[in-house]
Amino acid sequence: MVQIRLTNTRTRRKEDFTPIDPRNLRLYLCGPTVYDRAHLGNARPVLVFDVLVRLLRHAYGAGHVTYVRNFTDVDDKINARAAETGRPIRDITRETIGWYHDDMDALGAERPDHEPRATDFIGQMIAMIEVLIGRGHAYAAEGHVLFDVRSYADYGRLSGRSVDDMIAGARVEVAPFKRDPMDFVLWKPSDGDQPGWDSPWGRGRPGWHIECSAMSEALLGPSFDIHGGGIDLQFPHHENEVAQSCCAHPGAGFAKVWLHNEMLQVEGKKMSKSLGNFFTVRDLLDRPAGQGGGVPGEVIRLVMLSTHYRKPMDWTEAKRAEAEAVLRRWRGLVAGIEPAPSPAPAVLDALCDDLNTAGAIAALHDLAGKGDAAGLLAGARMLGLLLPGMGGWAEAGADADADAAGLIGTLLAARAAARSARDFARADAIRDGFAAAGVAIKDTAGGAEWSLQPGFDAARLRALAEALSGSQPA
RNA sequence: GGCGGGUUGGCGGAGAGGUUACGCACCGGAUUGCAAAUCCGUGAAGACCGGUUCGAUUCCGGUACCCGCCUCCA
Repeated sequence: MVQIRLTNTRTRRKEDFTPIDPRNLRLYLCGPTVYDRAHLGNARPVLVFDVLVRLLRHAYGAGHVTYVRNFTDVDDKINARAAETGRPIRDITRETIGWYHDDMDALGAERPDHEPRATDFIGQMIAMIEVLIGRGHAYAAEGHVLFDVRSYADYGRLSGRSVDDMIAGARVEVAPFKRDPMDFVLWKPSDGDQPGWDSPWGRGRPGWHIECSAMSEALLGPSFDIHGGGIDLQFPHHENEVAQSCCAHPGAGFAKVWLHNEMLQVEGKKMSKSLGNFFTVRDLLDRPAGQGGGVPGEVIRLVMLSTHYRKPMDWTEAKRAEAEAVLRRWRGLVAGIEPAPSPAPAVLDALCDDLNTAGAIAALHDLAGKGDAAGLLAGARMLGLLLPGMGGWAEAGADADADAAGLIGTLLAARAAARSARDFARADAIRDGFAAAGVAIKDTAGGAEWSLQPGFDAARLRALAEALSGSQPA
């Protein structure tokens, strides 16, 4: 096993990764605010971390890694959703968490060891805010508690900004109770119909940033190994987490390594609702046949991992098609094969080099080309690909009901008969009919094999069978 | 305006200061009744301008274009 190297946002360098405690590696990933389905961009950090955790478990032992990913279940977006729909907040967040699990499971992402919900850690947040006030890093004003950025000399270091530059570029009006325009909210007052908790500053709710500081501390301690998230969270969210946690626990250091993934783009732009290029993981998984059909989670995963996490990546239909073809071929190669005892060094080397998943995939192609099915399988599983239970989509009769399967069998027999009778016009007509209906035929030494294509149309298959029975050969 | 990311062959996408990335597509060959699938093989790159170097796509400087972030907003 080679040295794992990771690009640390904190130092802007690729550096050797050394765990604080090799018997207990601790990771934290910022999870979703649960008011709606996860969009495709949300899946990127989840998959990056999933591969990272698989790699760390391989390197340090499955039992020696603790992976935490939170749910933000108190947020104004959730309140707004509740007001729009008239539904209780608890119902909305419970349902959304269920969706999130379903969707990430479908991508083959393992569940974290802990999935804390912010509302279960309000006490810890209040305690942390009290510590910050006690140390002179925060102040109460008009029912709010604000973090005093001027009290923390390193504020702006993670994101590479200076407080003065940020103020110079500020365009928005500043709340009058702030000492400094950059001060951010730790606690804010709630009115009657907003979710709120009693606190020394009155009934209120936490600011977004304090949630992650409190939950990571509660589950991982004041210092831990790796903290991740999308690059869009670097500022202000992660900068503020650093300020809160480092000021509450001077000397602890908080996260040793910060990992940030670049944005997922669609048509060259960051995915967003206002641009209309927004779609969810579920939209893709359940896409109707007319729009190209559902995209298997495994295919989404391969597309995501085919670009290095620190580069912007475009989701395109062409990539989907290529990934699907590759996985079909690989699935065929490894059918009935046991994985090699350990992933090939080329795969591990690539992953150890700052999680070079694209390089690891190239190594998998290499193994496939050499016919090393056991090696391919072991390597692919390191990336969370070709997992057992995720390949149903690629099996011959995956989406076919018994009727369709029977019909295809009958038609294939008819074609075989026509071929042996050297009636190639009839045999080719059947083949063309299969193609038109979305059934792919492979002639092998052991007979014809078939599989359904994304645009499969059972009605056209029935029409083919009827047309054929009306023209039985003499 | 500040900070950050990107620009590689037809498309996608990596590593490395000098030797084939890899995949898809294309083209040639094998195979096939003809195809598909499969196998073998060829070709194809490094935004622009300078600099360093025996040698740069890889290092340094600059330019262009694209993209992201920039006070909780009650």
